[in-house]
Amino acid sequence: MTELADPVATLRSHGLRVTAARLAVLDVLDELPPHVTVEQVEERARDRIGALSTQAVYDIMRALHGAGLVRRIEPAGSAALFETRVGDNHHHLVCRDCGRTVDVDCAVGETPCLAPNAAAGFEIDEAEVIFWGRCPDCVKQSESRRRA
Amino acid sequence: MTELADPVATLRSHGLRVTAARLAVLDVLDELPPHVTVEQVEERARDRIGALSTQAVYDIMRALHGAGLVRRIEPAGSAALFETRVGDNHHHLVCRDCGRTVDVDCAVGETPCLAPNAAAGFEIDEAEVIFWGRCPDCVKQSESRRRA
DNA sequence: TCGTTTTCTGGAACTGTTCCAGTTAACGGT
DNA sequence: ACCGTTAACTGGAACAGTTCCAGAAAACGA
Repeated sequence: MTELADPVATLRSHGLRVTAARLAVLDVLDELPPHVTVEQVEERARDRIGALSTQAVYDIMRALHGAGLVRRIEPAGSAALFETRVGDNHHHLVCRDCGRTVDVDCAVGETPCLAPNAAAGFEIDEAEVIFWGRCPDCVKQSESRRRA
Repeated sequence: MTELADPVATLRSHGLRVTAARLAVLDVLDELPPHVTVEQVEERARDRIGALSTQAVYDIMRALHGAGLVRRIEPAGSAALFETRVGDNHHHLVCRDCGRTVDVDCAVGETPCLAPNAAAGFEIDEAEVIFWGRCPDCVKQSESRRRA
């Protein structure tokens, strides 16, 4: 939605070139459900601009992700999913049977492990938490590299 | 370690047949680092019993997982990792640079999103939380199926 | 010990993703 | 408005991880 307001400006302000393919992808991200695969984006975006390679979509999603315009998640056993809701620290609820994915807000102040704020009717059986960052060694390495 | 005590009994008590391949895998899981890929297990287990197909290892890991003897995680961008620490609800810390994976205890009562109990020197930049379960529709379906 | 059932083998297949070389298009400077 | 540089897109090959398949081998209960 924020993107739709002025997609061209959005791309520019993030240092990305403005191309038909990228505009189509932004547009499509806005009208599809909040969690989409490369394949879904590709299909819909191609409808719009006639031709579009799979590779282009991968490139574009990577560019958008790098620019912080989309978030990427990769639930076990599924292809990567992209969402435009970025900047907040929300989490996800995935159905083991049908794969349906919904957002849940961060359960601040609660025990994180079993009680998301609003379970949305899901029967939760596992809370999987992965903290991403850099290990002490890699931190140290990049520091010494910077100093050199 | 629990497994090593009597691997044969462990397999039996979980309804799994006792085979050389499975014993080798259990053994190997005990001596390798706590998070291992299929490939690592395969290589080491084959050393032990001479021959072992990749497929067998996939089957075995699936069987062990199904029996609750191993847990399976699949951090984005990496192959599936298996660990023998099961039954508790611990989480993981993954280095974006080198992929090093370490366990962290569940941050009960804390805000889950940015502060695991012991960050082990990691510089954390994202807390990824996925709640697994079944969505309302799938719950309903299996209920009506059961009733039928 | 035998028959049934599960597991293992080897090979093919598949999905999601990336790599590569070459072409096309966007943007900044004139 | 045009041109050169740089980034993006195309098409095709390659790749990793995983699964599928049919047949051979091994485990277990009778």
